[in-house]
Amino acid sequence: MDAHNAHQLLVRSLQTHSRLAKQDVREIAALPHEIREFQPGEDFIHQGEAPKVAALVVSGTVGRYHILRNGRRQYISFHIAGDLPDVQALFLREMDHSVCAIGAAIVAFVPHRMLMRAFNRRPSFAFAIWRETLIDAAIFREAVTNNGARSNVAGMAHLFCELFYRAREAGLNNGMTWDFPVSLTQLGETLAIAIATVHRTLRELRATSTVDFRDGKLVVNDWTGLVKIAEFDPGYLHTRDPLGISP
Amino acid sequence: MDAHNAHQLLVRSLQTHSRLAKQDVREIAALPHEIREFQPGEDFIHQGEAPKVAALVVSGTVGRYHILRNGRRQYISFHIAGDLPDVQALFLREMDHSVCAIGAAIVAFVPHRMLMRAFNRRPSFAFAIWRETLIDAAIFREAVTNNGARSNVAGMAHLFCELFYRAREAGLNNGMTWDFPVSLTQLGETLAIAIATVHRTLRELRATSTVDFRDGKLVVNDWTGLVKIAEFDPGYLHTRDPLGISP
DNA sequence: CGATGCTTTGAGGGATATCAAGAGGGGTGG
DNA sequence: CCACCCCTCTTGATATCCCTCAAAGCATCG
Repeated sequence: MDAHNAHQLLVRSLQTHSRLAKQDVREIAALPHEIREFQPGEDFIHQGEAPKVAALVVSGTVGRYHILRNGRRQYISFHIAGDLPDVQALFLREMDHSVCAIGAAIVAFVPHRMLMRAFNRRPSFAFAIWRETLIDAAIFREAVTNNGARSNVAGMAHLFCELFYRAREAGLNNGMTWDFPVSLTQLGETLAIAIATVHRTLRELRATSTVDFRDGKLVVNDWTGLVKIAEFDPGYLHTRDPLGISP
Repeated sequence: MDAHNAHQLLVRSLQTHSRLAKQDVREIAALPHEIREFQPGEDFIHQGEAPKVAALVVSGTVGRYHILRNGRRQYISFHIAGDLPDVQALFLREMDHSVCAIGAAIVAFVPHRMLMRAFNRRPSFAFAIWRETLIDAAIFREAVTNNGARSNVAGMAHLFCELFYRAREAGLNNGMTWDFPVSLTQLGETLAIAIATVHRTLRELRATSTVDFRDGKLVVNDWTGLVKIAEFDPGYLHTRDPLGISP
């Protein structure tokens, strides 16, 4: 993925929720960056670090997670092409979590300094990135509720809904299929359930004929049905155009 | 609480994590606002609304929460004097959650339009508010991990640590006591456990002699011990000065 | 002083964590 | 090319935690 595409990716991603003026787009096109590739499971930002560059996912899926002292891991969110999984470090020096590649991933790194300069020249660009971080926060809020107040089946369905919806928004789906190369262990560390329960919940979901997840592929057979099981309402993702896949 | 104090409150709160220039402070002092008072349990922002003003907690405690269709409630976070519990609505029109008073609360409302104007005049003020929203997001992330990866005892201890630490930062504590007028039901809806379990967990925590919560009062007897039980590390709150209560 | 709402406590049953073991698949090295 | 190994998925059995239900205690307030 060349430089040109990384810029386009960010523009397109921000435009799902914000209006960008031509000057904003020009400002983005001028951002220097370095592209790097990561293996499945590889960390590229570590809890405790104070990065001087911001990551832009170019391809693949990455995950934010916490590690507790007992080694227990909790995934907080997943991010796909166009997302900025650590951009909050612009204003919060020290990372409170790590970010790793889920499958193989390509990531572009943009110096904080250059972003701040662009913000000063184009406040509307800053506002777009701000909005991006606010949508992140809404996703975290939903994760709290998802793990706390929903049943296992509804929670897993909701996770699938959210990710499928966001992937579709970003144009990353292959029809009703989306590559999500996560292991059952990782799914458990996301939904806060044991791996055996992950498998049983997955089986239960399959039995509804709405969705199937296996071999790192998510297949949605009945979007409306899945949304109903999950009580999924994409409002919290704050996209300007729901792309017509809402029920 | 008069207008003067509401401005001071915001300045002081932002200064726990950001540097404000004199012009920023002047800009804040010029913000018009309306003060209102709320009864325990009363909502003042509703899921689905698109507010045109931002709330600043002046006194008391307020809570953000989601409601599911089955009526189940999940509290996401609590906010104290100086906090801005719905400022994200500046950029995300529609609220994805509600905000209610926990005990009695006094709240100041500042028109979005005035905040945006101040942002355009003083980008550094905008950055301070942005940082505030990013700390919010860090609190949400921690809540995901708290409810997912920690035991009930550790999770409750962590919630108490976070709130006590933030209250102390804001100068709201009375020695080692802090008013937290939450019911056991609400605690359960925060930690995602049943009320009977809340009570038993509370009893278990009491038995450690580190902390006591009853009658809406949180009393910390052994901060270091409590921090150890919770594995609490205040780094994610990103305050410039830890106020010397870290272990 | 009865009513109401929150807290406290007990009993029982169900969901899920934990433990254990086998199956399948891909990669590696002989 | 095959055998072996490792990792993940799959499944079953058991133990335990916690949710649910029920009821009593306690304070506040009309």
